[in-house]
Amino acid sequence: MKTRDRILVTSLELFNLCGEPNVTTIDIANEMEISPGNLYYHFRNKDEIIAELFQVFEAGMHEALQSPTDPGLDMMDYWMYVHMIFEKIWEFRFLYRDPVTVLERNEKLQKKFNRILDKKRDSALLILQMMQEQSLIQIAQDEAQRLATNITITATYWLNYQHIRHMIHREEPDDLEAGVYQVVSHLTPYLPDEGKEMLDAVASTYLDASSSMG
Amino acid sequence: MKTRDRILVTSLELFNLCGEPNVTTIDIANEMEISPGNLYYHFRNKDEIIAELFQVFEAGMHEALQSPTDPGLDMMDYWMYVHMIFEKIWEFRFLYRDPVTVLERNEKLQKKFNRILDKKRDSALLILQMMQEQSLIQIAQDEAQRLATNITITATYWLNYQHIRHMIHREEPDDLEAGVYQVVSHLTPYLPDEGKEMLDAVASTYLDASSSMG
DNA sequence: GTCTATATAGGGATAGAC
DNA sequence: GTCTATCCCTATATAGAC
Repeated sequence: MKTRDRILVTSLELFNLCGEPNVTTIDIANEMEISPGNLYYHFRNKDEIIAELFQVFEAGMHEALQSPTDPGLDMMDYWMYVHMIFEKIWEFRFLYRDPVTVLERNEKLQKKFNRILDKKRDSALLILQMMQEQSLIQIAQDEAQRLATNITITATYWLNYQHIRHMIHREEPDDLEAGVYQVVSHLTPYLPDEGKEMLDAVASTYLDASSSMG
Repeated sequence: MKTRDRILVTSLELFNLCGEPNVTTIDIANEMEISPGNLYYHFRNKDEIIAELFQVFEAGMHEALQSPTDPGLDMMDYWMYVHMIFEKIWEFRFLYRDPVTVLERNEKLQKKFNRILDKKRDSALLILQMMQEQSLIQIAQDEAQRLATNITITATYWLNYQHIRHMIHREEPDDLEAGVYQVVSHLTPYLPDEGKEMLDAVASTYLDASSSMG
């Protein structure tokens, strides 16, 4: 593996573990056992490393957010869809740990991050409309707008919330399934009884599976 | 006004305006037109200023969170209740702009902040139960738990979300009413039709009022 | 490509005069 | 209580040898 790529991988690891503001270029170099000078040969500065990591994140996230257009989707499909998004967030969770701090130094990142938020919300709305058309749920248009926003907020801040909740015990939470459930649970009041049962079934399958996997 | 208090007031202003990590003790001293040495005569360090500000916030927040126990409450009362909480968050919004960064240096703040999150969630749950008892809404116990969590997340991160959404235009949002509406909107699917109409009425009153006030 | 050495700058914090 | 002067430390970034 090329040094340049190793810098990116190591930076991502340390950023996720310690938080981007707490990781210096020296920390990255030390961790890799190269000199700081070497690191600066490959990247002009720390922001360039972040920008490049963000580009990888952005591509992956846009792919994950591709709306499921297939009309024959069931609850499990939606669950997996949200799960893929959470996996991508988890992979680059330093972006969601101190979003404002990371974004405020770089206008381009702000725009890109906002485009992702837009797309998240659009996808949520589209899914609601699809479910509406399938008569799976019943919801007014303006209510759907606000629901989509609430879903976006939960999907965006769940890890941050969990992080704060577990700060005292210093354990990394890693319970993506709980987050997925939390997001999907926004739909429960709109589902008919058989829909709720399906959701419960999917949820218990995944919550059990993930807890037994450790 | 005593210098010590002026330091607190000025710090809060600058923290809210620029974000706590971007404000140095020198900035605070300059803004007040005193010397840094003078500042350090009154406070051992920056963290002590933050801790003291947090104490004020904590007291105010716990007061605002006192659950409305009166059984004869209507939609407007709940709206105002959420509004008071948002006002308090707005007053100390630097805590919600970079929560992880601000909290991670100080274990006591972590505990206090988590106690506030607990109380937020407890209050949401209590209100749901009260509405349930008044037959205003119909909701299962475990569903109420997840709903209370979602409400807590929206109430906690709304300003952060808005901040990121408006970063590019550099305007401070200041639309608390939209946040209140967003939080209360979690209830809509559970309300009967007349409840939804009441909510719409309250919402339009307040959204108009706040937009005409500027 | 990689290293060592170093320049630079900024923020946190203290000492001691007034 | 307040000021000036200053120290220390850390992080970013560069220069130049190998």
